[in-house]
Amino acid sequence: MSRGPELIITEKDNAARRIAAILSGESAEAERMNGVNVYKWGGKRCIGLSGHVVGVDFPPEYNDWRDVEPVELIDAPIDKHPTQENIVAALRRLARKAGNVVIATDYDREGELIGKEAYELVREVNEDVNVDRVRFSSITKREVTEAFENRDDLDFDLAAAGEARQVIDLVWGAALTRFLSLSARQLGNDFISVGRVQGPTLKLIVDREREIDAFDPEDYWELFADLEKDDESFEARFFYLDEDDNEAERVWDEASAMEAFETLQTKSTATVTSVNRRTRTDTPPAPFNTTQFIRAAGSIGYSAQRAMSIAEDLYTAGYITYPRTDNTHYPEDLDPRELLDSFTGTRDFGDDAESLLEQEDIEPTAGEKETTDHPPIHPTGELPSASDLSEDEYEVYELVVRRFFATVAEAAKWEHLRVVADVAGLSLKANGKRLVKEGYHAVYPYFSSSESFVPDVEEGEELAVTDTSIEAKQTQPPRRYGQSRLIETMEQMGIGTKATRHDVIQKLYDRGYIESDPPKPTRLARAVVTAGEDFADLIVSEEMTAQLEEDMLAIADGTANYEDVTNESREMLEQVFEGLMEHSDELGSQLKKSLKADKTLGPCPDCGEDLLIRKSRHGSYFVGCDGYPDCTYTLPLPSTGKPLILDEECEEHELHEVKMLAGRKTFTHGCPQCKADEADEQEDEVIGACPDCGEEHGGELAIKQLRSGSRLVGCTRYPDCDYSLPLPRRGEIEVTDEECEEHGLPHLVVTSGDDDDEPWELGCPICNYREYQARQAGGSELESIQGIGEKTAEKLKEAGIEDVPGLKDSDPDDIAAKVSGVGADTVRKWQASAD
DNA sequence: GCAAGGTC
Repeated sequence: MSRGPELIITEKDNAARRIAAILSGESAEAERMNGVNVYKWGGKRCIGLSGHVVGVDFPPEYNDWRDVEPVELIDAPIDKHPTQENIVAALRRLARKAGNVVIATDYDREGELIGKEAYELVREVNEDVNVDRVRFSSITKREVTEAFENRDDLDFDLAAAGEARQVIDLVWGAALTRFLSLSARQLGNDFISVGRVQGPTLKLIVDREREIDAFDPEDYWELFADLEKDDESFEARFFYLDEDDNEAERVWDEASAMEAFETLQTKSTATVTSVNRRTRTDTPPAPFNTTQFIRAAGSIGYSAQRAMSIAEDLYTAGYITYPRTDNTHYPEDLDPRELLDSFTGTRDFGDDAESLLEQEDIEPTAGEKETTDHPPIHPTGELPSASDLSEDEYEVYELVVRRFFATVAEAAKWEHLRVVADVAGLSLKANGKRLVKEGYHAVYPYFSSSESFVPDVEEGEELAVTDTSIEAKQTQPPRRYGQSRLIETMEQMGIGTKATRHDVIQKLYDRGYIESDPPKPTRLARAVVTAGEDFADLIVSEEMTAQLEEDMLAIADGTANYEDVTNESREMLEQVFEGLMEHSDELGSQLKKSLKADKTLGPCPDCGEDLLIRKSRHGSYFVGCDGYPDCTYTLPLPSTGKPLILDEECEEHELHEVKMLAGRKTFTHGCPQCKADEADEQEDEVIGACPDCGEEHGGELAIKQLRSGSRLVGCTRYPDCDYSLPLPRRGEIEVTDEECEEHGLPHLVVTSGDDDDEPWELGCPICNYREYQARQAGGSELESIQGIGEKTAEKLKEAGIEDVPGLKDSDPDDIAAKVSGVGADTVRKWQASAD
């Protein structure tokens, strides 16, 4: 009897393609089955999943949030169902005929679970087929071949550990999210979420904000002196020994600071009392894991989300390795010389690669963590040409290349020179540093290598004191977490994963818990964290993950089982709910109060109630009174962007200022009342005849200031004639004597009020608007959306999407089908951020 | 419509 083909199942298409190429000796051919790639050669088939293709959820009868008490979710049944129908269908078709199955998903816990999900789908249609498991940590010929020669079995205990995590996350997350949302009557889009990872992440941000709020600044003074030797001047700083004999520079008492300063001022020389020289080795950085990559990209201006999205594109295009990894050890069979060699002769990297190849020994650095999932992020050696990548993509690609260079470069050496001098019993110190061996800095310019100069001096030498100064300072509150610091801290706390941490931060933005960058928590966030601390401490604590990790280890090594762990977790949640239900009302009113505080601008001038930011039926924002319908006072807001209430308050109206968040077009609107008043006071300035209705009805064009803060050239017969041309929001608009020959309108000039800025010769407003529209039609408007670079905009244009309205009106699936490498979800994200 | 984890 002839056996069917062998079926190899990987976690993603990319891995399937590469494994098929290796095992087939490049002879595998791709076929489409249900829209899914199947690689085929000899008696083999290889298919890539898309991570989890089945999901866990409650049965449909639990869907209605109002019908089901949240507490009921704790013991509700949980189903598994296919979430990627086409892939599951293709897998079933292939499995039916398979003579042997090999699970080749990623070599980590989640990979084992994804493998088990595939195994179960296979078993549904093929009861008897043999199923093997292979494990490898990088898709190289040697590792893959070896893995297929040493086949193993699926580790069902490890997969069960992952299943326990799924269930516990779902039950806690769903039950608590529904409870909080219901208690504050926040259903629909604005529900109030909590979860094992977002909870502690949010608490981290809120705790820091609490520290900032509680911070009480202290005054202190610092003293400096300029010392000089042979016309070479350098700065030295006053210090003293505190009660613990530690060096201190801050003087906490004004009188002693002034006394020391006066002493310094009276003296013209300082005596060198000690000179210390030492050399320090500055070792090159470790290979990139996801967190360190995000951090480095952050330091050159990319948000975590943007950095990962670009890395994903570079990976899909084949230029860099898989961007989601914890590993900081290069695989053994990565040959640094071979990889360096692929860069020789290139314009941007050739010289550096060649100089690195001249080293006798090349020993790459390694970080602390070594894992089995994927290699650290490094260039593949396949080189993009400049036109293949957008500017941003190239910048990130260069970062990855240079990081690889740095990890195979030599250490740098610094010479430190520390000089201590005495002035009338007062100590001054200066620290100089010189880069004596450039080492990896030569190929990796992202770390500072700036030097500070201190001349060669000797003990006992007299130096001239040429200047002295005193600075009054205050201690500063701790800084807010930036996105990459947040991700690093999450990693240290052990919450989230390399693939999800940046998404979690995005989720906190989406839920209205944080705003701005670095993220600042809203009142709602504080209320949610406080509610968690009071009634469900685990959900805002990193302990929950630590405990879960411990339980998962136990399940994986067979000392605990899935049933016991999930049951125990459910019992704990029951306890939590007892406290919650008892305090449901006060909890709800606290949350409602904070939700309102997040929207409050200040007192209504008509009735004294609160003015709130509201959303109209058409989806635009405006300022309305909480006393509505008794009070109908309103103020308009600009039509672009999402309003953010700033801490700054207008003194005249006691209203908070408003900023409009709109990506690169973000701007500060200020006090909406002031803006409206300005518009009311501003007379319209007539500049010519209206081209639409001038002849027929005598309409005229005028420069108008609207109450929403925007300005335009519009017809005086508005609303009977709605002809209008846009004007910039900022700057003084001057009407010149020069006239446009074509339209008969005067040229306009915009001055910023800042003398350093060149005035903007806007010219004839009609010509200006035409040019603006032409630029838009060039497709560049699309690039204003996050995630769309030059290259993507080009692809969209080819698919017939010319501008933002065109993008918004299109069907995401339709675009995804036409544009390679773009999924429907991505399109939806673009559409959302275009609003 | 809830979570967190894969991946696009």
